[in-house]
Amino acid sequence: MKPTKQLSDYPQPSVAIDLAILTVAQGGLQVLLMRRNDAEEVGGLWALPGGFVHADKTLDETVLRVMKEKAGLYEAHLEQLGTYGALERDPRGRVISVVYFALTPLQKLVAVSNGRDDLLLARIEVPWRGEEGGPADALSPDGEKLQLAFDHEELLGDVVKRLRGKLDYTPIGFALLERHFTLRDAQEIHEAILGRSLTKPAFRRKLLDRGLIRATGKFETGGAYRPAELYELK
Amino acid sequence: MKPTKQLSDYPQPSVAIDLAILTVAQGGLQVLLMRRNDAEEVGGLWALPGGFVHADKTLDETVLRVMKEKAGLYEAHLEQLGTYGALERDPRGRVISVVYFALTPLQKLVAVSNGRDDLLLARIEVPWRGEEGGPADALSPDGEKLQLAFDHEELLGDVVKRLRGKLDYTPIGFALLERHFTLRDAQEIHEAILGRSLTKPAFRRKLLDRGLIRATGKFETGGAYRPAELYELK
DNA sequence: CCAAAAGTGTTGCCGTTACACCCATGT
DNA sequence: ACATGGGTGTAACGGCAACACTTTTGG
Repeated sequence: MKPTKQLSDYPQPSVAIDLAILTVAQGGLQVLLMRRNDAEEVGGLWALPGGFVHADKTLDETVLRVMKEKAGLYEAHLEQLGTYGALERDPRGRVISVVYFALTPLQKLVAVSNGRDDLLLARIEVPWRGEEGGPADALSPDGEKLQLAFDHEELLGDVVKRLRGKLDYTPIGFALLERHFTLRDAQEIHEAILGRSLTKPAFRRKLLDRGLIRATGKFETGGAYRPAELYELK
Repeated sequence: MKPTKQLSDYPQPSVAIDLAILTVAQGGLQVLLMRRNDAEEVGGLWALPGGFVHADKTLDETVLRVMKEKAGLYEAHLEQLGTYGALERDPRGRVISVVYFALTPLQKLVAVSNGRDDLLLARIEVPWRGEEGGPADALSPDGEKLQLAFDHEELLGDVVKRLRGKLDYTPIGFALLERHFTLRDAQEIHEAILGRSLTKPAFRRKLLDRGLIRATGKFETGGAYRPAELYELK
C-alpha cells in the first residue's frame, strides 16, 4: 500500500471475487443466485454474487463482505476454488475472478432469500458423472433451466467437481449440517452431493470408524417411529 | 475490452502470476529460483519467477510468457495452485498473485540454468510429513538455506502439499519423466516427491494394474547389469 | 560364477461392500 | 401388534504391502 511507484507500465485487469453459496435441499445441491440489474448485456440474468477487490482489502475480507452484503450470511465454510482469467468472460471489460464457494446448512439460507425477488435458491443439475467435468445447470423451483451470466455455468460445474472430489477424504460435507445431526442426515447430504445412493451400513461404519464424529447421547425428537441418535463433529 | 465504463470506483490491486517450476534431481524435489535485481527490499533475494498480468492477456498466456522469457522453458505440465492476496505480501505495493506450478523432467532444465548466475535449481526441503502443511525451505547446492522473497516459502509449501496429495490418484508424477521411462525411474520420482521410500513390488503392480502405463518392448541401454524395460504413459 | 538389479508368486491385512437380520419406538 | 426406520453381525471381495524368491544381464 505505497502506490508511489508504478508496479506495471501496462493497463491492468480488474479483480473480483465470485461466490457460490451452496446448500442441500430436497435431495439435491442448491446454489444462491442473484439477479443482475445492470443496464447491459448481463442485465436480468441470474449470476453468482460477487464484488470487486479493492486495493486495501484482502481476498478473504472481500468474500466476507460479499457474503454479508449480498446474501446476508455471516459465516460459513469458505474455500477458494480457483481463478478465472479468460479475456471475454465479462462483457463489460477485463475482469479476473477469484472464485470461492461457501457451504452452509439450509436453515441459514431460507431466512435470507425469503421475501427478496432478486435472490433465488436454485437447484444444481450436473449432466455428468464421476471423473469428467463440464458446466452445470441451475434450475428454478419450477424446474426450468436458468441462463446464467458470464462463465458462471462453467464455474458452477467446477465447484461441484471439487466438492465431490473432496467429499470422502475430508469432513467438508459436515459444513452443510447443523452442529447436531443424525446419521441419516449425513447420508442424505452425501447422496445429494454425489448424485447417487449409498448403502446404509457401509456409510455408517465409514463415518464411525474414521473417528471424525462422536455420539452425543441425545436423540432427535418429533419424528414418527424410532428416533435416531444425534452426532456431532469432533 | 471496452474499458469505456469504469468497472470500479476504487483503486484496484495489481495482478501477477508466480510460477514454481519443479523437477526431481538427486533424489529430491527441486525448484527453479531467480535472483531479484530490484533496488528495493527484495533485491538480491531469491524468488519464484513471475510477471504481471496485462489487461489484454489471459492468465495462461502470462504463465507461458514467464516460463519462456524468465526460464527459457517452452512446455511443461502446468497447473493452477491458488491465489494469494494478503495486503503486505509484496512490499512494493498491493499485488495479488495467481500461483501456478510446472512439472518437467530434469533434462529440460539443466540446459537452461547452466551459465546463468541469476537462475538456480534449489533443493526443496519440507519440515513436515503427511497431512499437515506449512512453509518449505529452499536449499542451495551447498546445502545452505536460502531466504526467499515475498511469501514464496509459504507458497512453495502449498505446492508440495498439493503435489503430494494428487500424486497417487492422478498421473501427475509422469510429467517429471521423459516419454520412455523404467519402473525404477518412476519409483524414484514418487519417492522424491513423497519423501519416503516405497516397496518395489507394490509400486510396480500399482502402476501396472491401473492400466495407465504400457510396456514398449524396448529396454534401457548402457547401464551395468540387467537392463530394465521401458514404459510409456497411455 | 558372481554381483547387482529386474521382475514374479504367495500370503495376509485391512477397508469397503452387500445382505440379512435384530431392535426400538409411535400409532 | 405392526409398520417403519434405526442400528448391527457376518461374510465376501479387492486393493495393497511385505517377504521371499527366481530371472537376467555385465563383468
